[in-house]
Amino acid sequence: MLTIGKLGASAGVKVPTIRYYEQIGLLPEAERSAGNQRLYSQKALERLAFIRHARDLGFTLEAIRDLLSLSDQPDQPCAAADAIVIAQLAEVESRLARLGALKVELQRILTQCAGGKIANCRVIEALGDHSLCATDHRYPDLGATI
Amino acid sequence: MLTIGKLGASAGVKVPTIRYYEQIGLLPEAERSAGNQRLYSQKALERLAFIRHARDLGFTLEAIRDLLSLSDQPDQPCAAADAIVIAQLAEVESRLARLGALKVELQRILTQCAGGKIANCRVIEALGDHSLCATDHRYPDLGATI
DNA sequence: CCTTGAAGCTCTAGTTACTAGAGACATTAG
DNA sequence: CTAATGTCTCTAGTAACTAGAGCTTCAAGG
Repeated sequence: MLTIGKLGASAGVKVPTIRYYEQIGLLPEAERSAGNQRLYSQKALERLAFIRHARDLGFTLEAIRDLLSLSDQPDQPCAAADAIVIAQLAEVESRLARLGALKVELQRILTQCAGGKIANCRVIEALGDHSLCATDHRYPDLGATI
Repeated sequence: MLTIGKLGASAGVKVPTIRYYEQIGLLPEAERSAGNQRLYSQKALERLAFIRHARDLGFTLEAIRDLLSLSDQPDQPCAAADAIVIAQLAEVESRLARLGALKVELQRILTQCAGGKIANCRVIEALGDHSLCATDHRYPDLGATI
């Protein structure tokens, strides 16, 4: 049995984060020692490692919740799990495209600057006037991760 | 003079967002009509368009606050403005690199799945075990935009 | 056995950049 | 004049944690 500190170190997750995951029901309530401290099994470590890895891959906690509940039902077809991963891949690809456009635009803005005073700074001007943009990088705002 | 609705429509910013910007001091307090409604000048529209554009480019409100205060001091050298844009470009590039790695990893996970049952699903397994990863995509967590 | 320092506990509140909703007042079109 | 739309203030909620206060428990050294 692991204390919360050991568990966190093993999985690469901070201690308050583990308590947070328990609070929102992503991890089951931990067993407690005589002195009321949380104790974790190897299975709990696997579950936490799964969460950590999925977070690293940019999945939301909500998606992870779904993946975890799927993994608890081994006889279900895995199309549902696939779908979640496919959606995440689409999200990542769309974010890549947007960021690529932003990069180009920021580079373009920077080349405008000859290093003078703010008064004739092309950087500020370029930021102010969208019509100076080479590309259209206006997108509906998506709440974003990574 | 524009009402808040017209201003929002012109700049592509929602009405509550404008009030929020005023509340946090990013926009100055607006003039009011006899009936206490906010009224905006053309200058206010320009300032809001600047904010909107910079947000589109992924700048934080804090960075935008700095850019705005710089643009109010026309005789300062524009190196400070450049630095903010350069930092943002670096941020975008780092995020691009990470997302690229994530994309590869997600694709790899998906190719593992033969479409069976969860019990022998490689997708769930690949998510659970980081050591199955081709690349190391563990990065310190950065609060992220776009 | 006792002490001390690290690790654990609960609870509240803060972060970013908004968004949603309630209930009241203002303005405008027909 | 009325009805519909717009605007007002205020509070609270979102995601995914993080920080801090004030307390208790544990493990190791003397």
